[in-house]
Amino acid sequence: MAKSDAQTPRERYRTQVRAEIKEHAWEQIATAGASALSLNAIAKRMGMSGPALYRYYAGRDELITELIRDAYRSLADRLHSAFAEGADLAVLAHTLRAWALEDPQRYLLIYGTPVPGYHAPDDITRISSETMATLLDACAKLPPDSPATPFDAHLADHRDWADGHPAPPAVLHRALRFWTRLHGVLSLELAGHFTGMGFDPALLFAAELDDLLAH
Amino acid sequence: MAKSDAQTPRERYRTQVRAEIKEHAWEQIATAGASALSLNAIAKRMGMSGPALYRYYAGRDELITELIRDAYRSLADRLHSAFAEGADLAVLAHTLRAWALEDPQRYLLIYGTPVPGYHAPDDITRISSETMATLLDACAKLPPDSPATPFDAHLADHRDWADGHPAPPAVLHRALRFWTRLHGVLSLELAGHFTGMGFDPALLFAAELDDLLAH
DNA sequence: GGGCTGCGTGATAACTTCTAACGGAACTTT
DNA sequence: AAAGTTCCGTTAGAAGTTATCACGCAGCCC
Repeated sequence: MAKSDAQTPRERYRTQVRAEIKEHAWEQIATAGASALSLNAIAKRMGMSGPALYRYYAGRDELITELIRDAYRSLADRLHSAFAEGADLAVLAHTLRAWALEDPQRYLLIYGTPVPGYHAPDDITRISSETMATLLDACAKLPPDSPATPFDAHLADHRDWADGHPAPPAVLHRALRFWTRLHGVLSLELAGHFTGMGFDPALLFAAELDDLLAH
Repeated sequence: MAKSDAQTPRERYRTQVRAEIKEHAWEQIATAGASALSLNAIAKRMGMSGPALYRYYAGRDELITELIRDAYRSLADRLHSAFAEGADLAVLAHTLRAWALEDPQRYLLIYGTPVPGYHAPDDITRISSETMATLLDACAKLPPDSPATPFDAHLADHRDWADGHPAPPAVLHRALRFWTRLHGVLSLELAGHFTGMGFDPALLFAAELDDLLAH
């Protein structure tokens, strides 16, 4: 707290403007999607003209990367704090869904269609693995009841992604199941593929969650 | 076969050029993503200059809509013909995965992040429900073994999306499970979220399929 | 208070989609 | 076969976009 608090007025202003830019960017993404994000439009809404934004972000890519980083950070924090407060897998699942519905485009920015050329910086994948770690912790708390599958054996030999987590292969498998199944329901719901089908997406989500927990 | 074959030379040429445009568009989408689709670039690659494309497509949106339609059509045909040749749910699932891996961006164009403002024309949703119909047919062939869930009861009252299909609620539920779970694994794989994790996505897909069939 | 740092501006370049007006080629009709 | 019509591809241009540059001025630091 010695240096980081001692921001010069210029640094204060800079971080504040950067935050304001991101705020407008999120607003724009929520209404028109990430691909329609326009630096010009953001600048005009903030009262400045065009190239001024380049003082704060090197370009569109850097801004989007920062938004992706923030999204990962937000999700990781939300899940981690929920788990720290004693949430089990069911509560974590609903926490995830609530976070996703809060801002669908934010979820889709992380888990939606990627830009083919784009590669996330290392620190982003590190945040992502934080989320995976809490998921693994939560899965490890459940009693082991599922019989070993061939895929479990495969995971025993390919567990680098667990990043040193001591969970047995069955738990790794359970975590992957949670991730992929919840994402399956959630992403289709957020993409609007359930609209007009008549049923309640929340109930389908709950049904999948029941299946996962009953396993 | 009286009139539809009797294309005037101009109609022939027109449909051929439209097809060629789409071909270049797919190529471009596969390498740079749908958001980077440039009419100008397509025109230049075809040896014509810019605005000539507007003779064939009213604009970027119409071209993309047609690509989406083709993608839905391709998937519906692939699954339908597989089912007609006797494929069961397991084969259908692998047919889906093979189709998706053939051109990941084509799958993501359908099931990936949607443009917030965009609404698909009616004929596209009709093609989509064709796919759902074959999935329901395949699910109906399996012996009913799963106990009724609360969500089944909900589906009994919200089955408009089945479009008159006579399958019982448990089968509807099974179809939704197939759809969401396979999409969950597949979309994460195609989006590259498994790269660097070490395990084989094909085995995870197979494990999920086993789970679905063992239910 | 003087001097350096850095912010915001307008001008430019190279893109994009998309409209409009024109010339010419190809097909249709007489 | 010749005239007429339709439709294609062109160039020119408007309104956007991202991004770079040089300039002026304000604010911060010493």
